[in-house]
Amino acid sequence: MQVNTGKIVRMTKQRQIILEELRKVTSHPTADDLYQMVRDKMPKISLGTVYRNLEILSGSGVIQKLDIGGTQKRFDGNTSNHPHIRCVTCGRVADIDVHSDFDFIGVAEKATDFEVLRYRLEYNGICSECIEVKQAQA
Amino acid sequence: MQVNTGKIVRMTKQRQIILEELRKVTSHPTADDLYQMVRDKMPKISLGTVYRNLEILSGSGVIQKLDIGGTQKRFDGNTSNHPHIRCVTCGRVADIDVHSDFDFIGVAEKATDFEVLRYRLEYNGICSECIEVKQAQA
DNA sequence: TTGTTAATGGTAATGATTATCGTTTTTGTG
DNA sequence: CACAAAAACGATAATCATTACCATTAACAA
Repeated sequence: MQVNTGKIVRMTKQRQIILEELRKVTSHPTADDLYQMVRDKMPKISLGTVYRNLEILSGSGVIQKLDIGGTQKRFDGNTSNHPHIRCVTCGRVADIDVHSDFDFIGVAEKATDFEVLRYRLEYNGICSECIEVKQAQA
Repeated sequence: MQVNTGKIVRMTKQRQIILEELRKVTSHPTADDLYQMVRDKMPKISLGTVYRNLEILSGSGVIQKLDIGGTQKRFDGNTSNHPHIRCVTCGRVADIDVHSDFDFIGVAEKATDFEVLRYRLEYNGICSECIEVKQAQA
């Protein structure tokens, strides 16, 4: 874990391409997914550079780091707070268009002595591809 | 990751004590926390045994494995689906008594081609202890 | 152009978790 | 109760995601 201590942030080619590639997709890639994607454009980039930049970009709010189960973190170029659904079989993560006018933060403020910062709504399920595979096996 | 393949489950002393200790607390301990707790009663237990049993117990629905951010998984003797709040400063996890009559599963079913299995509502915030520390520093 | 220093690539280290394996326990059955 | 089958154990090695280190490169303000 590292924190932005206020030093100047430079826009490097590596950072630019990582951000570009992440913004191209809606697949919520892992650091390693992004590494593979970026290597097509920049074969000598290091995996450490990908991790370092994802950390800086998410730390400064330009992208979002998702912590939605599984062993790897995932990244989202969409910085809005929106729910996801994760396939318990293959790990695929998709956006899911669920919204409620329920005041999640307000209600939580009243229910705890924590200072409430944010909330996350996350689903688990089985994606259509994995349902098909399951049916083919049966 | 391992899956219960239907072999007979035995109740060992180790498994019993791990379950007992977990049920005693509401602190959502990590595997290592539990290891420390159980060692007071059973000094020779192995960390691997703790992990193995937490996997078996959560796999069979006796306890709950929580995946709510941070580097370590946490465990909960309360198997109901209830929201948590996690301190972004110290990592402490507490239950938070937020409930809504919103039909999370039903609405999600309509919004995706996934088979929806479950949902989780998770909060982040700063716990009262960490707020105090912060104020003492200011 | 140049000096400062953030960032890089390559690689080693860390930390959580899982796997392996020889030995010990549990437990159903005679 | 004795006993065999196999589940589970303790010890330890291996794995995997992520982070740290460090000598070199490259942004970029003056």
